[in-house]
Amino acid sequence: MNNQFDHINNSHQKIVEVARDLFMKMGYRAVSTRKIAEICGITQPTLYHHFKNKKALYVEVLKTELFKMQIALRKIINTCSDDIEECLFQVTYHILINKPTSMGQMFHDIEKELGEEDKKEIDKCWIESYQLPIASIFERGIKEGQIRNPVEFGSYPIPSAYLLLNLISSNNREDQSQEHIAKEQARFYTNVLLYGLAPLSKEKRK
Amino acid sequence: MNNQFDHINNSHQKIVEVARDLFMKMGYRAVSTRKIAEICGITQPTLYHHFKNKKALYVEVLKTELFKMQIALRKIINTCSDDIEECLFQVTYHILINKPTSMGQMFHDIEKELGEEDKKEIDKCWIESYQLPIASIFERGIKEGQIRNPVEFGSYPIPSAYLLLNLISSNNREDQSQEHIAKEQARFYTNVLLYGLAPLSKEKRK
DNA sequence: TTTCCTATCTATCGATTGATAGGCTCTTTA
DNA sequence: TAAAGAGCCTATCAATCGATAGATAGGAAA
Repeated sequence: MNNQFDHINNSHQKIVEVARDLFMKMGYRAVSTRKIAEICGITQPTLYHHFKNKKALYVEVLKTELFKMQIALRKIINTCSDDIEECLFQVTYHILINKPTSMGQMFHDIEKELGEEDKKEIDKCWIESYQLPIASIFERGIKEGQIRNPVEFGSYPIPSAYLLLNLISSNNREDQSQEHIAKEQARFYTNVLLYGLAPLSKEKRK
Repeated sequence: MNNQFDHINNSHQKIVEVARDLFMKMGYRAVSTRKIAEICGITQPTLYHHFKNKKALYVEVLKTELFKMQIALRKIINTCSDDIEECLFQVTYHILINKPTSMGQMFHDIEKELGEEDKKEIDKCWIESYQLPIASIFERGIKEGQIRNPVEFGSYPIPSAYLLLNLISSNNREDQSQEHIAKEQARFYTNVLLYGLAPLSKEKRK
């Protein structure tokens, strides 16, 4: 009853999942349609029955990825919206665990490999999935006085969101963020972002 | 007298410069040897007279790039080593202005496109050019009490260096860091890194 | 049963890629 | 002046890429 229906969706879904892992790990250009098909256990032309072309597959991978992150972040933020520090920590930890292997690579591929219309669509998804949720934390923090005056310090919600995201993107050229390390790392990022590396005693604010 | 000597080095040097711009902007795989040759005004096989293969050219581009940064950062750090905030600002600003278009892409290419031995060599250059100089700032800051206790806060020199570097790498999906904005941006990064986004009044250190 | 559609296959195309072979033309050098 | 080599060229290779054409099998719908 649902075998044939599973069959229809199984290939499509599996292709997206396999392509997701490969694209995010190797980059768009480094992944051939043949490699994707091989891992899926199908031949390369079969891919073109499910997707118009390679680019369309990549776009679907991105949209799926971004949508999942959007759902997760909004849930986290709604759950622990009372404490900004805990909220930032939870968000940081979740992204650290679930983010693509190389976010820098992903951004580059979006920027350089996609067409203008695809890029615009993905940009919209990106803003809804990452920028707005995280910026909302800082917006609330500003209102409630837990974040410095944006006019004096430049700590507007959106720049602050990218501040955090750039910390997380982490091009660390040595340690791989293991799962048990991720928690410490998220705590470190959150602490630095909120309180800075300088001791509290010294005030040299200009 | 030096025409023929210029001729020898001119091509070699021009190839490296052109390749640098293309590789850093488009990524290793997205740049063909023909494209590099075309912009240099030579034919593609001529490239192979100057470099063993595409990978060797990329390695030379990286080493040149890293070496220039090493020289510049050490000079900056030696000049303004008395004030850690000013030192961090100068370093941040310089990297922000002179860094490759997409550092994330560069890291990815080093990791995925190079062989094991090349990777090790570039890693050594990277550490000498970025990691050690920046970490030395924090090391000094810790000794002089301008940086929090590493044991309590996790603010060890090397993780702190990567903290700053990740801020600078900036995957900002919107604003391009213009030259006049870069100064404000560097100031913002430095301020946040040292003093954090939270107001000074509230102490919720755990 | 017959028709149609979906999913897959084999075979192949044209384009592009990195790389090599071999020849030409200068300049340097012995 | 003759030999050597650097720098660049044309021509071309084998591999790989994304994509298409056309056939086949099997279930769904008529």
